[in-house]
Amino acid sequence: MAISDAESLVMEVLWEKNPATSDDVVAELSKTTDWQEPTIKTLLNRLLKKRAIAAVRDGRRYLYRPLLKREDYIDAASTTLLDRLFGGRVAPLVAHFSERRKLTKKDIAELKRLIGELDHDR
Amino acid sequence: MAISDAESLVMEVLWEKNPATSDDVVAELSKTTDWQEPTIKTLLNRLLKKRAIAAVRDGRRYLYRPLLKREDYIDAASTTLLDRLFGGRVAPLVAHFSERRKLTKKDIAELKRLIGELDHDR
DNA sequence: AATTAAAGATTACAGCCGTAAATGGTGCAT
DNA sequence: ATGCACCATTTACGGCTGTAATCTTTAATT
Repeated sequence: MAISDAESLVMEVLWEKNPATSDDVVAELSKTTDWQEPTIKTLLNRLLKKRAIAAVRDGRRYLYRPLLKREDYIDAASTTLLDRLFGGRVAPLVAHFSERRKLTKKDIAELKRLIGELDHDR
Repeated sequence: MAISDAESLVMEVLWEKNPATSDDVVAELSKTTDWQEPTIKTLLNRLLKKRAIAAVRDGRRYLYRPLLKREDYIDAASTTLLDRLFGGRVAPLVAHFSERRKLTKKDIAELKRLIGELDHDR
């Protein structure tokens, strides 16, 4: 089952702080959203149901941990996007951003380094 | 308003064949989906409501055309993804795919060429 | 002119999503 | 042991999505 946008913000918190109580998550998300506490509880429960996170009781509260790894999540999400929009390959996406002048100097330097390394690896 | 996944498949058809009748769209999507005709009509109507496409009467039928440009659509979609998952920059995404060994030889060659060109441009 | 066929428009409906209120259970303080 | 806080669980609800059936309009055919 897919992680929704709102749910993914909760995942981000848990990827940062693992484990976390619901209060931790609420505190963190209050910085960036206007969500009420019950909203965040709902999202935690939906993530539990989807088995994206786990909870173990700790006294009267729960400690939540991510089960889904961030790496796997971003891999799935970006692969889906590439498949749908760029024939499943990375280069056309980079070309698109290049045409749109959306490559920063930093990007270009980093890409150059990456490509260089790849040549060594074989 | 956002274009949904199913709607985006209809857009793809119209980006290919512009203008197209609903029959054209149905014929094309029948190759790749199991959607019934009414389903596709619904999607066309939702896209009209969202002003992503336009329709002009042609006798007893309509000719549909995209209003939203594919370039703009993929730009919005991929920018959203990059913002959410890679700090808004391209290089980290490429790095991710590189680590996951998901760069094809073709990708690497193309990236190399792209980077080279960028160096010339300035 | 009346009927039929074809296309479009309207209605449907369950599931997910964003957002949250209301209710229920349990450990802590008295 | 009892009530109180606190945290979790359940319920809610409107909107969007995927999927489609049904109704309506209109052009073509007899």
